[in-house]
Amino acid sequence: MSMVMTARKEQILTALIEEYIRTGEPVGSKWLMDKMDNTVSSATIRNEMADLAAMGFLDQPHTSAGRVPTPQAFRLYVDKLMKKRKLPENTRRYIDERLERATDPDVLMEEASQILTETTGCAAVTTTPQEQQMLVRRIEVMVVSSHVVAMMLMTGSGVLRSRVCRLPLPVTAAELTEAVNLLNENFVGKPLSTVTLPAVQGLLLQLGDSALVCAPLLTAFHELAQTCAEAEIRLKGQLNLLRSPDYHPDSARNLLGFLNEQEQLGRMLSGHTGGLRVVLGNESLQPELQGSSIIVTRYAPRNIHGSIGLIGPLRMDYATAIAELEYITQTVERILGQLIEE
Amino acid sequence: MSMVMTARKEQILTALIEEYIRTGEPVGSKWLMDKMDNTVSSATIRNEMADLAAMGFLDQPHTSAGRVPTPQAFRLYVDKLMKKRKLPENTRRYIDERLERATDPDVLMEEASQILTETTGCAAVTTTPQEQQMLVRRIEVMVVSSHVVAMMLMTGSGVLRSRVCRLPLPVTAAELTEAVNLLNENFVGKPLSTVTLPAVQGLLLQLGDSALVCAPLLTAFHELAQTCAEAEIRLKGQLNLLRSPDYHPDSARNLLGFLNEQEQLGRMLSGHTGGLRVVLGNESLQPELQGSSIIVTRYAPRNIHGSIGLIGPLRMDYATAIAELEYITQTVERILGQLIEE
DNA sequence: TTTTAGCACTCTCTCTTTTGGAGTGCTAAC
DNA sequence: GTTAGCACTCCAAAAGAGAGAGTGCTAAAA
Repeated sequence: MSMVMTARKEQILTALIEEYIRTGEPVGSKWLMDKMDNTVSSATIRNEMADLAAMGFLDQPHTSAGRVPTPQAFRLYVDKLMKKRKLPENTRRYIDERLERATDPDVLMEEASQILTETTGCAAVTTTPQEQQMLVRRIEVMVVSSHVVAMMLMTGSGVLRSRVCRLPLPVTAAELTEAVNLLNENFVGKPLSTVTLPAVQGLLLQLGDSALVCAPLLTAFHELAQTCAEAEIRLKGQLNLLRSPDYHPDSARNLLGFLNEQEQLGRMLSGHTGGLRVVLGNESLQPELQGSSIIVTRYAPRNIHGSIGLIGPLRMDYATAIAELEYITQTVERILGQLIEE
Repeated sequence: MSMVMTARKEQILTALIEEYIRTGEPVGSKWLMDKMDNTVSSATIRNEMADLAAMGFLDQPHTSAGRVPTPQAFRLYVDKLMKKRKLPENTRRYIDERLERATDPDVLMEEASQILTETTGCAAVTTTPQEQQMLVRRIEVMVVSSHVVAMMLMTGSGVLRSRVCRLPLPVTAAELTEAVNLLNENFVGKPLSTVTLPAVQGLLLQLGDSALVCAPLLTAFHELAQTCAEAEIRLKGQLNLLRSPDYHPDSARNLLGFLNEQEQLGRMLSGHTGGLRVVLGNESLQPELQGSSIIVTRYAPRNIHGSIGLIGPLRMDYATAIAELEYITQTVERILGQLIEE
């Protein structure tokens, strides 16, 4: 018995993992023998499998069943064994076409996650683009009625958020434009982080008579700035996870429950520096993620950035999923670059 | 054997249905005897149950099991047997407080469905308010960059939608205001239905030199009007359906798949005139809805309207769900009235 | 005429037992 | 180092055995 990895061991392990990914069933020595065109006997393969098991890459559900890859094996597969796939040309074109239709960052990300869920059979998460220094680009209001106004805020990266604000007293158009001009003068071009509650309330003094009327407007502006500063996290394709036979109904429910908690998801996506990262279930601290794995990439054209992630069962088709995710990330990056440049 | 409904039969049927709703298990004659304080023997109850079965209200999974209510029994229960419950005072206050925080129709409906999912354990759907004659209240644009503008449209009922629009050529502020003024002059106060593509493109001629630059702006406006005209349908609490033991994992998946198709949901909610309607699974034509039932109400303060619906297993706690839904509908109606009046 | 007690009967659910098969581990020969 | 052969292990599906819950029916009681 040798505990050293050889080319043949890798070959066997790769074939085993890929078959396991395909069927979800333990793989036996006889099947592997066929797969390798009978160049070696099943007994030899059994010996190799015994080695691989001793090395921690294989597990067996019970004494007389085939072997199943361990998380460690998946790790090796993702890092080394798997041969990267390239998306076929027509798939790439299809993705390009769908994404190029997007007119603003929000719908771009929406569409990106939609495509991912459709093609990979996983759930997808995306965050809307964030800037390191998120700047206020423009503030606008719109009168709804004497007591109600709508306020809109656009950031440097083109994210637009709106909010309706109820006023206790009727407001005149003049008062409103005065307040809005004041906000624009003070905050346009400044980072969102400067829109603190004290900073906003400090402006009340400069409003003179209309201060009383416009006070709610200012706090509404502050709240609006907050929602702009937070990345919006969008989860799609939850149904895909239910479709997978790998999840026990209960654990699927737990997983979905976990994914629906925004903060949790946010924490999961954040904190990675770039490139593609694959986190296998066992490597995560979250008990809900044990049976799953997560692939995250970061898109970052210029000074803005965000994340795209895929969540699926441990036994997912990594080669395809990664190819898909990488191409989409790259395309999102390109289009986002165009969107903010123009 | 008499096939006529008597007070005692109703009493037995009611008790049986409520117990079945509570436990999901077939109910036997002995349990019912206890429930009726032993005023009659189990044999008598068996006789009555045999009658009720002959009348089509009861079913038995197999010869020697207790009885289970048929869909027809649920129908009778909802229409006649069930005694309407009133929400306790503190629950009402809780709902009031949460809904009164809403500042615009969108978040109001969002919050309403959230509350419903939390308290009833069902999934909830809501549509954003629609008007019979949805009017354009105001159009506004915001410059993002030389090639990109954001356009916003507010309707009479305070629904605000925005869209980013990419222009092929750089646009000047003057051209932009001209185009927006033109749109405002022509459409403010008019029904959204008048914003047809020909009507919008007809304005191009009046734009003179800037027609070429602003053309995309006009079609964007048309598309924006479309999205305003369509009710936005929001589904919440899908996880609740998974939690219910009544659904076979597969059928739950089918149901969720169905509910996630916007158009389907829309059709399901629309087409009722008012008041509260309960559609039991078997009464629906959709195969996916067989095991479920749906409770829909309509809110309609003044000339706007929309729907709120609950979706749960056939075996749901109708008394509570209906009380909850009615109170929320009524509260939404009240607050929505305030929102558009002020 | 309605209600009740009594009892045989039916069907499911659970627990065991059986059996077939797939796959391994080991040994000895190549 | 590789292979054939074979005993062994363990699961999974099928088959069987009780136990229990609940009914339907009949005949007596109210």
